[in-house]
Amino acid sequence: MAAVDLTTHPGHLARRLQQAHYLLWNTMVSEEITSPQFAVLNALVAEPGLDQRTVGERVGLDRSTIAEVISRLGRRGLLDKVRDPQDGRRFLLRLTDDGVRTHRKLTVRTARMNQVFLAPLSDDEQGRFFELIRRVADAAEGLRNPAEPLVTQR
Amino acid sequence: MAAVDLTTHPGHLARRLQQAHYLLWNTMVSEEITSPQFAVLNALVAEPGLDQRTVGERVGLDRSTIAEVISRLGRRGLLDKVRDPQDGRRFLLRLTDDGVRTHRKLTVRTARMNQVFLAPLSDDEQGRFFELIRRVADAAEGLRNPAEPLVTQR
DNA sequence: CTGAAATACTCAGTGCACTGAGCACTTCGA
DNA sequence: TCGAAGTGCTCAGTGCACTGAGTATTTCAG
Repeated sequence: MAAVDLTTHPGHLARRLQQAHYLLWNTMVSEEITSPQFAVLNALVAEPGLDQRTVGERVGLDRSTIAEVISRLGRRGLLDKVRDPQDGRRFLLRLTDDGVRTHRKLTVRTARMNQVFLAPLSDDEQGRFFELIRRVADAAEGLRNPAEPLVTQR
Repeated sequence: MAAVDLTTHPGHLARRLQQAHYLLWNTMVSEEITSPQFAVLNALVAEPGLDQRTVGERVGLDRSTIAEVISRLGRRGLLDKVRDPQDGRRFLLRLTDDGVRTHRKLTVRTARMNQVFLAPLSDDEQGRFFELIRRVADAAEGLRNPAEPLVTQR
């Protein structure tokens, strides 16, 4: 009889929130391009020519996941991947024309979807919603990367 | 140059939040038992003898995912799965002693983890955090299941 | 009482997400 | 200048998450 109330567990809520979002994305934005894929397109619109690792950093995906996402986008012909002539370890990424068009189209639909998704909250509440989640996520990411070595008491 | 700011996209924030949680769970709670697995154990502590589909409903997992999670918990010997003699389609699920012990142990650690995870927020803010996420997630789930046929204007 | 509908579960396929191990290339110090 | 350390990427393995199709069992209408 020691069962716990999951509605006060942030991890459980985060999972449910993401699931709900996934479903709505599928019906309102795209069945082919997923939300993480859109994030990658978006990063490359902002900064063409990034390498794989850096894109991953921008959108919050680890080396393996970003490799898969990029390979899928490549197969769809939405981006090009060429060896950096300056540094043979890197691949430089750049959207194709089709990639740019796709990004533009999805940007519009994504905005509509976000409106529907956030409709239950007032404008004020939407701001607080973003801020609270961001603070929790940032802090937890900070626990992971010990950040600046944290100068010892100087 | 039409790149968008992902920090105001709830889907992106939800994903980052869940990732951060996943990492913290791994270091502070368990490397073997995942958060969804714990949710299933918890549901069966509250209501022993549930069938697979209902457990899925309680914790928010679809038929396929819940089947995999349950099969993993079964392999670890944390729950038993027997055909319902009353209804040959169902499997009835029940925790083993080991399952109950594991749930008890993880409950303590999970509470500690939640404290750390939510530390950046004041008590007030934690309450609002839960409430805002719950409202958005509930509403989006409602869009999916058209709910009660919604008696036409009576 | 029998055939159609509904229900519980399984299976195959796709995609995200992480870790640990390994390879190729660059950089930097002795 | 050459070898060790560091870095970008790949690969294999595990687990969550959904859909569509298929099987077995129950239920319910005629």
